[in-house]
Amino acid sequence: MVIGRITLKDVAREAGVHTSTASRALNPQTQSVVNPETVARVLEVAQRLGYRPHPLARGLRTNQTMTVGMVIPDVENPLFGPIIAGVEHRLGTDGYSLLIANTDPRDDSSLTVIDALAERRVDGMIIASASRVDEHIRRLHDQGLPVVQVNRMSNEVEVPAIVGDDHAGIGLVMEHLVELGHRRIGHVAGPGTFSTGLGRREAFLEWAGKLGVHEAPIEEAESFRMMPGYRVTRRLIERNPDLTAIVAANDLLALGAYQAVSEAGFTIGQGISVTGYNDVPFMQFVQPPMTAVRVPYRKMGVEAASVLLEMIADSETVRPGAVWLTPTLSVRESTARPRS
Amino acid sequence: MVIGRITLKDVAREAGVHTSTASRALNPQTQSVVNPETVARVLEVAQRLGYRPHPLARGLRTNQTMTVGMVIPDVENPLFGPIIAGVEHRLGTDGYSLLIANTDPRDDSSLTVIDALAERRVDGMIIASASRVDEHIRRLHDQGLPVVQVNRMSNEVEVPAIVGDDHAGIGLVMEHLVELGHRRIGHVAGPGTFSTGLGRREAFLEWAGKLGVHEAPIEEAESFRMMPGYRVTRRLIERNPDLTAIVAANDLLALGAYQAVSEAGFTIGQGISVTGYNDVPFMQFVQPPMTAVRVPYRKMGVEAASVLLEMIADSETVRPGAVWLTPTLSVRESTARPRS
DNA sequence: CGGGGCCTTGCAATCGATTGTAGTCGCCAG
DNA sequence: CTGGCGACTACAATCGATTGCAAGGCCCCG
Repeated sequence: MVIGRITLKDVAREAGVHTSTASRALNPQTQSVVNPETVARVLEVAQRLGYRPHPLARGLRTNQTMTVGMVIPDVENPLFGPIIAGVEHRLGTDGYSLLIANTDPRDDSSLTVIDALAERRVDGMIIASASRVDEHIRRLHDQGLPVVQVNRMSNEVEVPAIVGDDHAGIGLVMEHLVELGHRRIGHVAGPGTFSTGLGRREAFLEWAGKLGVHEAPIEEAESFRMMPGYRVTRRLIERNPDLTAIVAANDLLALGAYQAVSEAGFTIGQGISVTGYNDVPFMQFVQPPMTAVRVPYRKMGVEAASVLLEMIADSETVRPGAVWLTPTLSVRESTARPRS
Repeated sequence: MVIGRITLKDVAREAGVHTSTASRALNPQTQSVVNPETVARVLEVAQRLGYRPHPLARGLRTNQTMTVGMVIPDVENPLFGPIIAGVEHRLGTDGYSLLIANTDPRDDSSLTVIDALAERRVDGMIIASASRVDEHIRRLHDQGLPVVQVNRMSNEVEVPAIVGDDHAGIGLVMEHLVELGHRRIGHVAGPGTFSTGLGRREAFLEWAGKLGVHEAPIEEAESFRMMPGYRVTRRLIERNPDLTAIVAANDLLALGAYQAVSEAGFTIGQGISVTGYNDVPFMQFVQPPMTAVRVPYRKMGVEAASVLLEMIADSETVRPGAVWLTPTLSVRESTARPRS
């Protein structure tokens, strides 16, 4: 490996003290019990030799890896980039590193992936892949491992979750559409197995009632992808030909809706308005530019990491069950006044 | 932490052997020196108790972390999702985990980020952030750490690199344009400090000569982002009003070009053709759908991980200096016959 | 019947740090 | 002169595995 690595023993010998003394001198916690002059000498030697503590040796003794695991349902989804960036940034300032694991959505690899991370003895875990009922999360929590959920949440109320405020987000969209004059609005829902799918669906219904929307049919897509969005929107339009707007539960579903709406002979924006959710990169460049709810994903990552670090530092403190981050609305050309 | 964790000592006691024997029985390498019956007994006990070796203890002794570090210049760039996915997938099959570090492109944090990873004693490193002259990569290599570059490469020929074949990619675009009838083609180049910027630029010139392109002006953008692409394309069009096509060095530059071309009063595709490079997600939905070179990024990640694992397993074998992955062309509506 | 060699297993050192406990030294009071 | 206290520092155990070496048992052959 790296030749001539400097160990604590080297520092101790060079400074003329025992390794235990050198250790205490180097550790801010225990520095106070060591003679200040000795501390200075050890520090100087450590600096001069370029001493770096061996993380494995330290971790073995202290039972900490200074490592956090993160489980992503699909790294290729641009949604997760900003979350990862936020998490990584926050962790880095506290000296923690981020171990990434990707669950292939095709097979259910989440079990092995989570176990692999747990076996690495990470100090905590951030789960971006929660299902509403998620035994993996419960198991981790039962084992006493600090865990937080991000983006989506399970029913495990004991595990903190940092998520977007779907009720507020759908509210932004619905108020926008109602303000434009829409009263017959359909919802392309995401899978009810995820909190985002279910939450946006419930919010849709609630806002529809509150805002006096006459007609508010819902069709549920089997996944948050484009083709299901296409199929479901077709069905929605066939069954409810008078709809003037479609609220999709995410951007990809909305892109599917774009296609279905076009094929049905409507102009998006003019004939039927369509909205997305998440506002992933490039939604301003699709045709027409998509009106979508924007969720502060980077901030979400930062928050999740912060909460996790708190839990790691002090596992007793009572933590918030959930934090809802307030979204904003990016209004673009896929929404307009309804056709008369 | 987790209560009652099972250690090797527990397994040994339960199986009635010494820990060293248990260790050997559990390790496929050394299993052969242990009595088959003993092996079976130890295996059974380990299985029954749910024994999991402690990675830190093992790593401390064997000087391996079974961990690989990856340095990403910008996690939010959708380009890197597939690369990460590929790397993670390949590493996982060999029991390695992936430590992610993001270099904020704003400050030069690459030094500290790389050092942080190195101090964690990763068994190898994958660098996606190489500059053409990159002292960090050299330093790692000099320290004897297995390193591979991905996507971009530095001038360090000793360090393997898995990159897209830019010469072939630009060739695809140029042949496509020339076939359509274009003879006056401009290039929006990326920064010459990156191998991708320089390589595509040189390839552009070479193919222009080879294919008989009359006019082949180049302007270099300061970064691979949209606004620089916009500014540079404006300049390109002003100085060369007869251009009928623009080859951009990546998709974002091409989107900038879209805007500049529109503002100059041309229709993209009809008036001036524009091509992108990378074909990140959603390029098929921009207006007009973008013709772009598609690079097999997931495969790139898999290859990089494979090469790195080989280097880790056997640091002596001679490795390829560089592997060029063949791109394909996604032909869409941003390219068409030139205006007459 | 004794010794050499093979197969198997145990002993103990080791990786590099942290930390509880014991010991040393100087100084002051009795 | 001695006991005791305070301030430091050294010793050694420990975390959980791996591994070189030695030792034990057994068989076989001379």
